[in-house]
Amino acid sequence: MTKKSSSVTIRNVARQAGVSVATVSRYINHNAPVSPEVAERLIKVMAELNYLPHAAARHLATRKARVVGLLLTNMTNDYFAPLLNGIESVVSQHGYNLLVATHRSASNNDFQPPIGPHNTDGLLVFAASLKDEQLYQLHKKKFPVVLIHRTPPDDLPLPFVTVENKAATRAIIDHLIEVHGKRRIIFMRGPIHNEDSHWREMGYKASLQAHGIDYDPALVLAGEFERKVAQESMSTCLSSKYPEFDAVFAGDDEAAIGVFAALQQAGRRVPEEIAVAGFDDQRMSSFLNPPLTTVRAPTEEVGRVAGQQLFNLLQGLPVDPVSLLPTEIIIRRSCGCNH
Amino acid sequence: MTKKSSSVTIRNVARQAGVSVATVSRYINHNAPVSPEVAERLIKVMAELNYLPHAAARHLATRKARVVGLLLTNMTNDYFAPLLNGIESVVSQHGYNLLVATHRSASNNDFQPPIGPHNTDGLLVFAASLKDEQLYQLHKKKFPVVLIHRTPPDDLPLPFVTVENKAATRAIIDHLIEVHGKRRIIFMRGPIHNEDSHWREMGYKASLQAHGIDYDPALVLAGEFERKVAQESMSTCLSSKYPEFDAVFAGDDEAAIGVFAALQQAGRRVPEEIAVAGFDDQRMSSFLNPPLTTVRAPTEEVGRVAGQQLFNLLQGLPVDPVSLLPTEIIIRRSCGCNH
DNA sequence: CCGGTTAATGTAACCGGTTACATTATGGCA
DNA sequence: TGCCATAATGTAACCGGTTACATTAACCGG
Repeated sequence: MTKKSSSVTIRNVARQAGVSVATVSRYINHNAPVSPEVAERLIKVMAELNYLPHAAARHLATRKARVVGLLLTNMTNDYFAPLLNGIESVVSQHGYNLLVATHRSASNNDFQPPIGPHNTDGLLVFAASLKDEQLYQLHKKKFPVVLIHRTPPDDLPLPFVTVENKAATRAIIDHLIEVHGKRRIIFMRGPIHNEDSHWREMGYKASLQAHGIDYDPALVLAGEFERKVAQESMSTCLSSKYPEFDAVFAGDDEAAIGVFAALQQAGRRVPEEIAVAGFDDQRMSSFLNPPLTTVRAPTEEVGRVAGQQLFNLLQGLPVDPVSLLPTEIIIRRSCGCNH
Repeated sequence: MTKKSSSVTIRNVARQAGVSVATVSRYINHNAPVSPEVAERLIKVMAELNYLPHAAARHLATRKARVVGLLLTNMTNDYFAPLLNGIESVVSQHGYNLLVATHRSASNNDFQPPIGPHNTDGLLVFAASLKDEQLYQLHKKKFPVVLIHRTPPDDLPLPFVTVENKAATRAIIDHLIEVHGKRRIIFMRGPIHNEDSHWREMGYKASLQAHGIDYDPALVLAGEFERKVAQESMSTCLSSKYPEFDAVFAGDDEAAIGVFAALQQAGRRVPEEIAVAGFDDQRMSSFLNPPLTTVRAPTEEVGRVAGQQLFNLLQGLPVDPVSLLPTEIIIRRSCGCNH
């Protein structure tokens, strides 16, 4: 009965093949010539023993984990399937692995995030999954970080990738006002301090102002980019007399679903009575009832670009400090159009 | 100019605090008593130096990676957002990290999957992301594996978690036949060898047989559980005279969307002319136009249960060899009902 | 035939933790 | 007072790779 671990190591392979561990290592990494006979013996022995180099040992010796991390706040939004897909595709292309973790930056101050320099070579940080101070610390260590849907705090030259929010939102509000004659348009906010939400609100305000419509704080509701929250906000709003409104920009598609649900439950018709618009153009948005007028955000592309930037960073290649991916408004029926 | 790596190690901490590395290690892992004064000094020093134990070194020494892997074939289906969410929640609860990788078992035979014993403590294997032989190899090494939406090959006692497919599909086909008088029902298959698809087809056939309807191979189409594929299959089917049909069970909700699109494009009305049903009950399915009649699969719960089983395995706790989560049919409008 | 270059390989230190074992200090009890 | 159990800590080997440096063999031109 062998007490030894059942895992086969490079030394087993070396002994079995009658060479030194250095030779085996060199063969595996193809970073120094190995004689053909030895190579042949090695492939055979490695296959027989079913040898796989131990990732941690390698990581320790080379100081490369061959792993990148993705930090996000949660995964309850369908938005994340395409994002992950985009990221994963470039990560695997580079022969790396992807470590996924959720972390609320709001939680106990100095609670360390579960992924970082100790277990990855670089980090993709989504929105508010890390707080500024933690970003500063990572940067101080020269740790590669790319931000997604978030800009770096002052003086931190971290590359980030996000989508154009303000102009698209402005365009969609313009549409509601100009084409459909709406004047009382609800704006649903995302999570507090969410930058996308911020710029969408800027677009909203810009449009109102351009049309001489007063900004009414009563028309701003909490949607949180979550279906449930949006539904409740909408419901409580509906059950009170004031404010009256004739349209709602839901913040994102997910919240738009919640708005649909609340409106439907209250017997208000979309778009005849209330126009609704979202943001993201999720995969199913064109099949909703009614089809959702929204803004198309290239989510999978965001993932790919972010991944690509991170690998540029890792390889010392030039990096785009800002990747602002274009969006376009998608007019369907929920605004009252008949596309 | 220090050539040394910028990372701070346990030896730095030890020196700075005037103790040995063993003491630091013991404090970190709370596995042996440390005097209060030393503890106090350590927390201070560790905070000052911003010390984080190197995961690989730990992994190497303890032979525990504190990482579990999730292997899947792709992430192009919205189905995966809730699945990942369920898995991630239990993984992080246990203080572990999640490594996500895609891998087509169809690809070059002996091409090693990117995650396994060398970089994780256990694996969640989704559907056909690994082939039987690779499962045998993992099992030979006593490596913890839990299957998701897949049963183990013969004689392999791997725990698996999936959902009830056959009875639910049978119930929904029964419904189409009995309530809506459909007789020519298309069945869309998922990917080849997909077990869910297999059992759904069994349910389909069982229902037909029970109602004395002949099984017509011309009525089974390829849907692949992918929207695009389903749409094309449906379209080509529509453009040819034969077969006639009055309903389609799309295989899953994703494919149902494709069916909706094809039908709509061809000017066929759902459900007046053609009834449609799906499977999964994705988050948006109730908001489709028309709301989709489908089967609710507890996807997030599948993720949680699978994760839980894997941790039971890791901790030597008893494991349920099979977790068959219940499903229920959700009648909405796409079948012709008026809910 | 010899000094020097190059190809192929071996030896052993090192990466940063953990932990078996050894050591020292302290308090209890006969 | 002396002996032993126990608490707190230190030393060094070890986990499984990589790689600087050393070594040997082969080959080449003069």
